[in-house]
Amino acid sequence: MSSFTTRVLSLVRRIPAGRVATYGDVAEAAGHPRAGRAVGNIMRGCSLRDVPCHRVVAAAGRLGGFGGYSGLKRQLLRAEGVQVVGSIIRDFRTRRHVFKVPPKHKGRQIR
DNA sequence: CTGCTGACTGGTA
DNA sequence: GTACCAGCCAGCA
Repeated sequence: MSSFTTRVLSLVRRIPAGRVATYGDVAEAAGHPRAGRAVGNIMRGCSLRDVPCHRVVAAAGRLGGFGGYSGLKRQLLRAEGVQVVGSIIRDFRTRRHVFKVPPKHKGRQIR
């Protein structure tokens, strides 16, 4: 297992219930800002009971893939308080979890 | 080592 | 808002 994979899994595990993160965010926090695709690949291989991969979503505010279990993903999120309307996450921007908060310029983090 | 794949992303139309 | 395209990267054959 490469360190990248380890870091990704570790990060995803740190996402609190009721919050979500994009593949790109995870990739960036893991050290590779453009490796969102690779992150998805890792998610595909990991198990849901080891990692809350349902909290990792696409940057467009959609659920992204989940094998063929997107329905389950939606259920899990809703159970944690994340409302999903028509495959779009409500208040996606504010629900997005932020890893390693960049110190400077407190608060007000656009993206 | 080379090439293909995909739970992605941002830009452009 | 949606559709298509090119760039991206780790994993696997």
